[in-house]
Amino acid sequence: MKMSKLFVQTLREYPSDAEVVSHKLLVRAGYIRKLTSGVYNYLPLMWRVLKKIENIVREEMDNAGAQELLMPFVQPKELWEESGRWEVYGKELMRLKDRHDRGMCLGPTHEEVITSVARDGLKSYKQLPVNLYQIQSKFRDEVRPRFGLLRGREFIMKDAYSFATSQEELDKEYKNMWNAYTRIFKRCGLDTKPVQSDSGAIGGSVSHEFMVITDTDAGENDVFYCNDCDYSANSNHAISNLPDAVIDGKDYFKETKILDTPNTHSIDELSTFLNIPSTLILKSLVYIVDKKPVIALIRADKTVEETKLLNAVGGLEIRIATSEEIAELMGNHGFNTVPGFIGPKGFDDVPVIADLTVKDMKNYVVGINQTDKHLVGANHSDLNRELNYVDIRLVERGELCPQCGKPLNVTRGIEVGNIFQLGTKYSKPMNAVYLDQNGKAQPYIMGCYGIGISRTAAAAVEAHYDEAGIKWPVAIAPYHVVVVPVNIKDELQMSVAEKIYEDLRNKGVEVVLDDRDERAGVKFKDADLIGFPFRITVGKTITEGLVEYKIRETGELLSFKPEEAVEKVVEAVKAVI
RNA sequence: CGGGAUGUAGCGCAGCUUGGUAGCGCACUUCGCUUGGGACGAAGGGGUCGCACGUUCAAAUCGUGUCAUCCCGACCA
Repeated sequence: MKMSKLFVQTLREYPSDAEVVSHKLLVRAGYIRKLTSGVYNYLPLMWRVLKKIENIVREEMDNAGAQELLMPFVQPKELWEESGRWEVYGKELMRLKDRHDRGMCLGPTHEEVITSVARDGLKSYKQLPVNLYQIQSKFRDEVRPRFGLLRGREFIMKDAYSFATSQEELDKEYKNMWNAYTRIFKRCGLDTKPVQSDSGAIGGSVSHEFMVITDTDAGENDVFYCNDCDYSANSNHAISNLPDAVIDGKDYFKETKILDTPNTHSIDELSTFLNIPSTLILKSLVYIVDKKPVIALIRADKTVEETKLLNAVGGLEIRIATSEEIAELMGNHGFNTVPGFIGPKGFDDVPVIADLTVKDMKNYVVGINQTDKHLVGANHSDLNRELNYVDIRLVERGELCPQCGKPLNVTRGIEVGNIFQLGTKYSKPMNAVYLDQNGKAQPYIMGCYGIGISRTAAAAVEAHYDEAGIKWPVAIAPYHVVVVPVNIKDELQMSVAEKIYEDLRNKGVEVVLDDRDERAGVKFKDADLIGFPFRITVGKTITEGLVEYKIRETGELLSFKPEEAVEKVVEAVKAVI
């Protein structure tokens, strides 16, 4: 490709609306342009990168025995009603109506469609197990798209779905995909860490996310991990053991009684007022799960992890209650109190979930739904109800590894892939069955496996860049090498550059010849910004028969004869293919 | 959904307070000059100032509404 004809516009300045490195660089280097919020044009350079990643994914998926197909981007409402997700998926599902007023949606994921495909085509146990995948644009109407390609509304995803006749078969395929993913990200030049995670709206039980570890804001997930063993988990799923703490208030409270605690609206104010550690306070929080209130109890020095709470009550959508909703709940139960003094007593028709930290608390402090009062020296018997104990606690740095007991670390991660065991979550409600050896209908045991193709590209930039621009891993770079004649009017320089360009092309290397009538500085800046892994510069030293060979990743500069430089690039490219 | 901000040329911005018919840098076109880290000079092309309504002789500028974009918060009672 000749640089003079390459469709790319590099910018001198960063776009004003970009926050994270990958977004800034991809726009500035001419890879993407925003069309509307969370929706981007993939310009020719970007598209080459995406196709490279797609092809690595294809090769590894095919090698792992999966088969590629392509399902529609627009899906009918009826299928989503069958699975029950039309009602519960929320606003992220982009709903439409066609001219006949028929409900449709843009595919945010394809469990429903693939299940319908499978039940039409997979009738016998003899056909199973099977793994089907596609690579396609998805649309999720995100509350708040941001970070460029890292959290767009439209994005490219590889989604695979497996169908098995038993848990053992599913386990085997799960491991198979695990191994394929490990190879895929490695080939893309990315270090990833598989972490345990919650299975979220997709559903199912076992799941892992493949995270690119990054210390920046671009990592939207907190990952807890142990240096001493292999434990690692997303914060929405992590568990830990707690160091010892004061949880019996017998030294502070001689008797159980109601105490005036004026203006203690926060835990800090309350523990200061009573002069007790916050570990002796039982905190009561009101959440709204699927439009209904739920009360969560937790030791006050700890934080509720909403996803865990959501799973504990079997809901789909959770948020903290607003003060209006709390007032309404109080009014309905005959209380007139404000946040800060809420307690679990007196809400017999409201589900109450107690964190495991609550279980062993004794002689503690708890709200009793009277403003400016708390019950002190309280015990579970004073709450007048059976407590249902579930782990709903957010793990914090320094708590102890559940496997080996050493302190846990936390870091940020970008989720580039995930694997789920779905079981029969979709096959059962959608009546997707095969006949087993006995001629009996059985629902498929399903798994699903996703990779964010466009997010992987952005994550690669997050992991490989410097002040000058992108440093693409060779395997996913849009082109392998740029050949730069310093002065295109110098006939010797230009003829050697063209010869190198032709030689590289003939050897299957993807090469750009920077034939623009620009000064050297402009070409070098663009080469660094765009991120070609290698650069061959033909300048003055060509009179001595030498060209310059530069490695973008390391900044290493070498001097070679033209044919040696060609050989160097060919070797480097072969090493990754 | 709440809170904050911003919409002026492809990109980055000024002008708005104090209304008078739009400007700078980059990019783009042409010519000259230059050619190893985003040169220089000259001459050009490109904008219904997000949109609508209003105030006014006159609106990028003032008012109302609306749309869009970005940031923050989505939490501890």
